[in-house]
Amino acid sequence: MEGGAAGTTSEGRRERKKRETRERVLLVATDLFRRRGFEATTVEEIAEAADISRATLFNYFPHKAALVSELGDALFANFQRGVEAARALPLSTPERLLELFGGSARRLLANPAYSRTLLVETTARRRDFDERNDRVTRLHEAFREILEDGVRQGDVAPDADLSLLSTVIAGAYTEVLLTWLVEPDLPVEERLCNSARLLARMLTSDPAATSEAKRPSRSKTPTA
Amino acid sequence: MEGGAAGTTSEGRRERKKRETRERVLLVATDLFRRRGFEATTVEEIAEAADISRATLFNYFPHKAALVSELGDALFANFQRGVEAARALPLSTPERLLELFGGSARRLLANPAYSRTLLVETTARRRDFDERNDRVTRLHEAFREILEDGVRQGDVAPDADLSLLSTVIAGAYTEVLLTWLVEPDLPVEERLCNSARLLARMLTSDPAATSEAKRPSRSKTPTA
DNA sequence: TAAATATTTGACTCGAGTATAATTTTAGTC
DNA sequence: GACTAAAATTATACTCGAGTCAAATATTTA
Repeated sequence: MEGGAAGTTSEGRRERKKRETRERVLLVATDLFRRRGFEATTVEEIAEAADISRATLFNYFPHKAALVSELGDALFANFQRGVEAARALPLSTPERLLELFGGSARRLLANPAYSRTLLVETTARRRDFDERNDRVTRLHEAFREILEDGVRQGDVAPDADLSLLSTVIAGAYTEVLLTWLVEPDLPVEERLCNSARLLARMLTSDPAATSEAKRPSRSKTPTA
Repeated sequence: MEGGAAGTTSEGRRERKKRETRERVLLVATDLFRRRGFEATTVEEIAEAADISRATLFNYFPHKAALVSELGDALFANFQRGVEAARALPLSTPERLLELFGGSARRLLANPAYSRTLLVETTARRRDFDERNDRVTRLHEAFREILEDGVRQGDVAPDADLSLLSTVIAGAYTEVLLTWLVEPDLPVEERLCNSARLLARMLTSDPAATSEAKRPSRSKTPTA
């Protein structure tokens, strides 16, 4: 009991220590992963660096992968803040996409080596399949919110398949980042911005479908 | 030495046996992975089922992951055949994309459970990072060929950034498949086809850039 | 038959993750 | 402040699977 108004005060020594240990573990894990990579870092080393026993570490995190997954969550939370920021600005949807992609690129580039490690580990995950699914889903939802705003403000076609659109946008976003992993010298920011511009064209209803401008061959698609 | 005209004749008993063993291993591995999943299948079991010793298996494949990687290659080769087929048909580029995406979906759906396993294992790969990179790169190249055909036949803007375009297309393709992994009941074929239709809009040069139709707010993008 | 090459056995390392019992720390109570 | 019960930490020992290695054994080829 004891008052408990201030928020931090409501946290006993026990809770505080737990939180501190947890944070410390994540911190040293970050550092080790950054320097040696995920595979090359053993749980033993992390525990050692965090000054706790191996057993205790497994008390905090069910498995090694959970560490990097938590770090990935932070990365994603960052992205989500970017989404909220973009939504708050008085922009058109294409401009929002541009802002979001550009901002995301800038944030990743603030610490490229680390971002790359995290991206590798969070995208190339085998274990904890559900987690990856979660991330995929949440990424789509983030884009979807922007699209829904767009429908409301009239620059996204009201009859558009928002689910599909957000999938495609998320795919483009992810793939550009992936190519950055393959090719570190790639100008990510430029590419992300350009892809945002490309994607913007899918937001309005298809002009070809109404103007009937482009239907030259009309060959049936072979089913074999 | 020894002539070696017929192709199969040039293969001694030794080579033939090696090839057979290799194929047998891949075959039983396929089967086991399909039934139990990758993680749950041990190298021991695979060796057992292929009727060789564990050590011999490691003689053929440097590690367990190499097995699934080889299977993934087969999957990709399949996709590439689809690309070649689409290129050979007298179609517009949008139609080719549609054909390619649709065909790919149909092929995957011919054996959904297995396709899903393979997709999980080939996209969610941590080990053998280079391999994933390879696959990403080759996927882009495949789409790029179609795009280059498009430029030649005049339905893809000659000044388009083909590298970026193929990245975005590949991303969309991959992401739709990923969502299928998350949500098995998803109508993959329909979604792939629809995304192909969406993507087709990025192929021509941007009408907005010339017609200057949509530039309402022109607010500077904040750099923070 | 001899040299080359494949296969096998079996023992080994290494790291992840589990289980348990002993020990320490902490919160709350008198 | 001492006491106790709960919770956290620890040491320790275990399982399990991937991957390595070397020495022994087969099998081919020539």
